[in-house]
Amino acid sequence: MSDVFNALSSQTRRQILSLLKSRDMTAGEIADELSVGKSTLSGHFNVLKATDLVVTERQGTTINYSLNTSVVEDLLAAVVGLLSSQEEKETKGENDPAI
Amino acid sequence: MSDVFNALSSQTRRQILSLLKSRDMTAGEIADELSVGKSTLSGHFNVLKATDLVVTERQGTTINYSLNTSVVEDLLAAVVGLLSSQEEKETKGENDPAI
DNA sequence: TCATTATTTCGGTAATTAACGAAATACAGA
DNA sequence: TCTGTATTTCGTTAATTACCGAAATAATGA
Repeated sequence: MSDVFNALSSQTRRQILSLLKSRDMTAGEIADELSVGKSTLSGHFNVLKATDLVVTERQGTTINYSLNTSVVEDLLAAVVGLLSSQEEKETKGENDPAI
Repeated sequence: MSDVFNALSSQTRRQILSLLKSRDMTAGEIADELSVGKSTLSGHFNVLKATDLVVTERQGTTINYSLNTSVVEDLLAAVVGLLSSQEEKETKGENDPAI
């Protein structure tokens, strides 16, 4: 999970994931959208693949990248974890401030 | 939001937040829990403060750190955003796989 | 096999970051 | 004002990272 936060700490990598939200794309298509060299992007792809945030599938000469939503769901649980165990702290009555 | 992911990309900073989940702590108390120099921790505190992930309040010679849950909630929304806009993608019937 | 297209690896540079200890600052109390 | 405690700032070093272009690899089709 440590690595997932690290992967998301890069603006460029978040842009890649954002592109993949709407549809699967090849490395080249992603490169056309972002103003970053292809070799640099390849490095970002490696980081995203290492965390399983993206999954690849080769189709002939191109490689298709797609978002792996299950890892994002795990991330979601980790962020929720940052909020849990709050019950033991004093609650000054600020719960549900307005409906 | 970019900065929040960056703040969370550090293991040490996540440890700090984890400690603050259960109760507010002073810089010194946090330093006692983690095996990192106080000056190093001070740098981490600056990062966490810059993103509003923690809030400080001086009490005499000590400074109390507390978790700012509202920023975590914003983060939660951002992670959910990584999942949204998925509706337009083909769904191969894998929704609600069980139940 | 050769040429073409797509992608990655390699080598190098500049910027950022975490870490440390020492010195500086902030506050409380004698 | 002086002392002690708490925390931050400063100066430095080592490690990591993003970036680029050139070269290498992979796959296709002629």
